[in-house]
Amino acid sequence: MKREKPKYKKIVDAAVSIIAQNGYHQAQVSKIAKEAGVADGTIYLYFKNKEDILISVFQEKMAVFADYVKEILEMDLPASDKLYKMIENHFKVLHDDRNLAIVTQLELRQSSKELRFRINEVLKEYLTLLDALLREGIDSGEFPADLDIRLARQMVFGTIDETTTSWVMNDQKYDLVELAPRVHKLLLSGMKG
Amino acid sequence: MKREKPKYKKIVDAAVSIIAQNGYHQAQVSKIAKEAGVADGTIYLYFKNKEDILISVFQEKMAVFADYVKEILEMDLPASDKLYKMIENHFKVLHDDRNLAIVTQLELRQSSKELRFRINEVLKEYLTLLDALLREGIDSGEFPADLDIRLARQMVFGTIDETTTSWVMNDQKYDLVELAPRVHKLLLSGMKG
Amino acid sequence: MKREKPKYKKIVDAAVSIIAQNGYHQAQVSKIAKEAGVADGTIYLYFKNKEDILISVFQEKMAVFADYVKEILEMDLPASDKLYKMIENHFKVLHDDRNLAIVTQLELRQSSKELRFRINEVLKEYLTLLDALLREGIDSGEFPADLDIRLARQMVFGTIDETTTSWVMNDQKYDLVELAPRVHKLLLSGMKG
Amino acid sequence: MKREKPKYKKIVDAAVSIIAQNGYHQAQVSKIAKEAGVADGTIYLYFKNKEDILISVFQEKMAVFADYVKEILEMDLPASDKLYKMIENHFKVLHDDRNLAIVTQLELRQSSKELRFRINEVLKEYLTLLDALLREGIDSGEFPADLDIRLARQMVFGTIDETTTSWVMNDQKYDLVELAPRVHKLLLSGMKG
DNA sequence: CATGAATGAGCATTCATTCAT
DNA sequence: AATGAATGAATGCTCATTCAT
Repeated sequence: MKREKPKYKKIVDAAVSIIAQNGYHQAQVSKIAKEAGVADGTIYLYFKNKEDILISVFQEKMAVFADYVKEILEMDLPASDKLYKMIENHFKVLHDDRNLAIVTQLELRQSSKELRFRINEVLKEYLTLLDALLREGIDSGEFPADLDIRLARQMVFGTIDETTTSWVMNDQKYDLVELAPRVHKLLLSGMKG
Repeated sequence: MKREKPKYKKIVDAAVSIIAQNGYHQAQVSKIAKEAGVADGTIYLYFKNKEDILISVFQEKMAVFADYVKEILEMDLPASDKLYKMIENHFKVLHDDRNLAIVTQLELRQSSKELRFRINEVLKEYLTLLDALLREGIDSGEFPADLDIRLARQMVFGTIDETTTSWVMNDQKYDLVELAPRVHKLLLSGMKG
Repeated sequence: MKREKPKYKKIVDAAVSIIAQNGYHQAQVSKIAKEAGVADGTIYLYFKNKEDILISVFQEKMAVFADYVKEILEMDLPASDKLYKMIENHFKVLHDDRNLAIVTQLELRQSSKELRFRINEVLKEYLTLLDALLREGIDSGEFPADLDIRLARQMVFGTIDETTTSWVMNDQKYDLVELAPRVHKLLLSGMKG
Repeated sequence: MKREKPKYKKIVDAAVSIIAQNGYHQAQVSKIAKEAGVADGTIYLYFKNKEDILISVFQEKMAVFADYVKEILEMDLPASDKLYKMIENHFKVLHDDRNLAIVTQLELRQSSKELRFRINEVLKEYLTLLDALLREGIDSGEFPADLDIRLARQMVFGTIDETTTSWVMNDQKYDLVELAPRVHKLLLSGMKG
């Protein structure tokens, strides 16, 4: 499995670092290679092309979110509390890795339409888990039976995303995690109709 | 006033059309000029550079949203109804101009960070109007007095934006405007807490 | 005679001024037109093209040098004294019109090969007068009978030109005219063999 | 040391050839690359930009002049003979490489003011060596003790330069080297006062 | 596995000149 | 005579990818 090889990980981390520092359009393959301590050509032993590096960045990092949501789902808690934990975790991960926040909220969005479709596929797993959480709430009677899951998911994700982007654009100068309770309350009210 | 000259408008419209058809990175100035029926050099009599065209696209089109929200604000209606009209209008404008929807939701987001900061400034007017609407609802007692306006605005805009992007990414194959009542209900519940 | 019309002169003077201030490559026709207070198109009523303006600049200004040398030649003086007057005048004209010095010594030399050939033709009149002066000196016995006039002329003009260019390149910070006696002495010795 | 790599030399030689054939303004980077037998991009592995190629042309070729003058200075000869050898060498190098003569006397002079300042810095070494030669002549009593070295140097270089430019402009149709004795005699007389 | 020198396609912008008014 | 809006040709440089070693 190539993604377990040390150079694979080195290159992905170098990409996050270089993109966060220099911006998407200034993140040349040669810069990433240098940061990773490998030759330019070596990149192509691990990745098909530059786009493939960026998709991998997203996959690797999104996995962290998804894995935690999976854990949350298996806990013995009301759906509402699970939603809270999910929001808090989302904010916490990005708050703790500010380079990653810059990359996911700002830089990666200026990639090509094609890349963004690929990124969306990666996002889908996360969104599917969110759907599962919402369904759980409906089944348990916490959320209304007629809740439109797709719309609710778009509200939850849209709000989280907009909140995070806003925080990044304001130079991350306030505490994102502190917003979790209020965001949770807002979304919960939305859901409960 | 150069933005009233017919060529100015022609070029802006050509830009929307070319970007929607070819994507942001394939929207060369020469293509836009050809579509607008002017010489390449003529573009530079009306715009400082390529980025300036794109900012103008956004400004011109966003003005349509903002102007309508201004109208709405002056109507004699409960804040909740005004919010509904705003959502419906937002969906309607993008539903009726699908090229514009592609450009604002997908293509313009892959522009440089600098351009996106400029675009955000244009967005601010829209968001400020939204803030005014929310405040109105608080003052009238429709929305809770302790509503965090910034968060609420991020929820409203984030939900609308995510819903629209999702619709565009699904090839605009369902009716976006029909979603308005449900989105409105969701958001209203969120607000009311 | 078009060159007597006021706009003709205005444009030539504007060209000297704009080239001296902005440099040859930054002296666009539109800038010259603006400085001259006419429309861009008007330039083309008086000049065939941009190159024609520059040639005219040279012609108009070189005429001043040539006219004075003609006067000198008609004076009743030894050739050696005439040479002195010529050098002094050359230095004086450029010392008094520093913009002109910048234009002739630096800026106009970065014009195309073709333009420089045309400029050289204008120079030829000046050089022919210099030849006449040298011949006078030979005929009068002041200069050796076997003086190679072409070489001598190249020495005289080359020295004057190099001295002036050197002065311009040193930001005209010393007095060029004061060099005349020493330059004259040097050249005279050279001639006398 | 990149300037010893074969491609570096190939590109410099190609530049001289292309500029001589096509003129400065028609010497596109792609033409130079083709003549050198490398890809356009390869140029930029060896040179910072186009201007850097031109400066390098001058540096490489001027080094030949300077190196020979250094050799001359170390010979056991009167200053007058050294001056003769210097003039003869200058003429000989340009006589034998006519493309180089065209490039240095005509084409490179139409480069930007900035480039010409850079070129002048390269020239300075040559002129400094010439100053050393003149000083030697003064010390040995061959030249007058009150010789103004700066002026004398401007006379020597101005004359050589004007003679060469004149020869190039006349399509190099006579023998430049044959002029050496006469130019030497003229300059020597000038110096001796 | 790893290297890194070499490749070459692709594009925004300027500005001399024209010509309808 | 004078205007100035419109034209459109022309080019230096970057950087993702390859491949001989």
